[in-house]
Amino acid sequence: MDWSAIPYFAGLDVPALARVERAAHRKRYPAGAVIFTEGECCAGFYIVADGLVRIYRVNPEGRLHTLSLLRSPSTFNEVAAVDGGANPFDAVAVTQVELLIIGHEALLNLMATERRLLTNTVQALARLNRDYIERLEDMTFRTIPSRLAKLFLRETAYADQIAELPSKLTQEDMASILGTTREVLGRALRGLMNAGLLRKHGRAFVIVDKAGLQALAETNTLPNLRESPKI
Amino acid sequence: MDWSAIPYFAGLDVPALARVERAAHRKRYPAGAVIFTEGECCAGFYIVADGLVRIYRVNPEGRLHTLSLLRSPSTFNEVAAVDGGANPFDAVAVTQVELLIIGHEALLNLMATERRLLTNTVQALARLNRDYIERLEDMTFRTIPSRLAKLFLRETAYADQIAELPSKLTQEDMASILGTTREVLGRALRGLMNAGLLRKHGRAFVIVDKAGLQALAETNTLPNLRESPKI
DNA sequence: TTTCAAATCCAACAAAAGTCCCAGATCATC
DNA sequence: GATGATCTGGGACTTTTGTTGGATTTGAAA
Repeated sequence: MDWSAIPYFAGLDVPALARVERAAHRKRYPAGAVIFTEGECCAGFYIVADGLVRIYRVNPEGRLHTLSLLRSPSTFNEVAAVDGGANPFDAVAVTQVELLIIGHEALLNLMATERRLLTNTVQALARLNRDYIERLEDMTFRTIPSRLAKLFLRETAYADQIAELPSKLTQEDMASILGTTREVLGRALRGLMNAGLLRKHGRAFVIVDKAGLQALAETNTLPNLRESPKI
Repeated sequence: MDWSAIPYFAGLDVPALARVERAAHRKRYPAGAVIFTEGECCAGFYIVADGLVRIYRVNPEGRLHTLSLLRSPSTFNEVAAVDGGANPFDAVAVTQVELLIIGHEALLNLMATERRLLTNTVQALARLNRDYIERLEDMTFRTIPSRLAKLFLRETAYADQIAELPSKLTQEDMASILGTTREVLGRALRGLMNAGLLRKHGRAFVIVDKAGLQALAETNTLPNLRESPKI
């Protein structure tokens, strides 16, 4: 585990890191296992040591919204770990994963003695907040093709929260990241292909026209289709 | 100013509060004045001493999304104040307002000496985060009638962020809180009225069937309309 | 290679949300 | 109590998104 790669522990001295390490316990989950569920009480602070973790919410009708897909130097559930409240989302192991967990109380104790951990946490929470504001605005204002362009460009929130290149995701996964359904996402992909922004490479899509994607991500509308007849 | 009503300053001793007070400067804005704009550099930490402040985002087409409507014991722009980055949204004075402002550097200095301010900030940011996650899920999953029901019920995020009873808001305001347009919001209001969940009282709407609203907020679909013919 | 499950493609349709537009109502105020 | 400005009501229409269902492709395992 490279602790220095995790913003929360940056700048801690060796004895402090040792204390952190003692407070954390290691846990493995097989692929597909539930790590914790929304509403359950404060599962604690999680660090991804190995593997891929999906953070998501489910609506009453059963549709998924994937908030994050996280790999190794990432952390999750900081909010519940810090305030001791219910977990704000579900977490499952996508692949086999290895996690380090620091309980709510233990984390508060560490923060009580390590000022640096406290200031790091403030900065990290601020960052998280920015990401959520951005995702919120995407959902209120942007069409699905526009969100899809942002996902391919891996802009801020999507780069922070989605540790997987879109070309490696299934359409189902992309749909759940963008908060829509597989069919709609497929349409959007075909749209971007017809517009000459993406090209298919095997099953995956690759970027052809980055500037075009950028325009779509900003203006929310597709520029004229490639094969639109010139009169 | 009652500092103890503000979670950030809860539990600070008198000399510490005095230091906070010296770091803050007071500023008044007339109704309609711009307080700061999205993207500008770190306007600092704001405390509403008097009046009503609107926090919002604008999309390229000019539509508004009102994130918060804040009155006296509220604060805003904590994220930029803490990380020194660009303001994540716009802020305007709705009525005449009086604000207390603590700059980025000054806030960091205060947090460096006042551990309690630091721990309070962690808790407050966690709370904010929960609110944004909730709003995000509302936007991805809930229909507008369902969001409207939540607004009337003043559930969590809406109660925290919207310091105004829905019955006192214009339809334009409600629309911008829920991320839609006035016309669509009007339709939704009429829908809830026809379903017997709300009643009109002058220009405002009042709750008739709280349980019905609750059901709508949770299930995302209108229960059968009142006047649906019973066969 | 065969076989099966998962992933994808796509068309047709339904529903929700957004847009346009104009007629009335209501309110402050002169 | 006349007069704008703001707010509301609501119809008609478009666009976007969601849904359904079936046809195909693909990749990994048997």
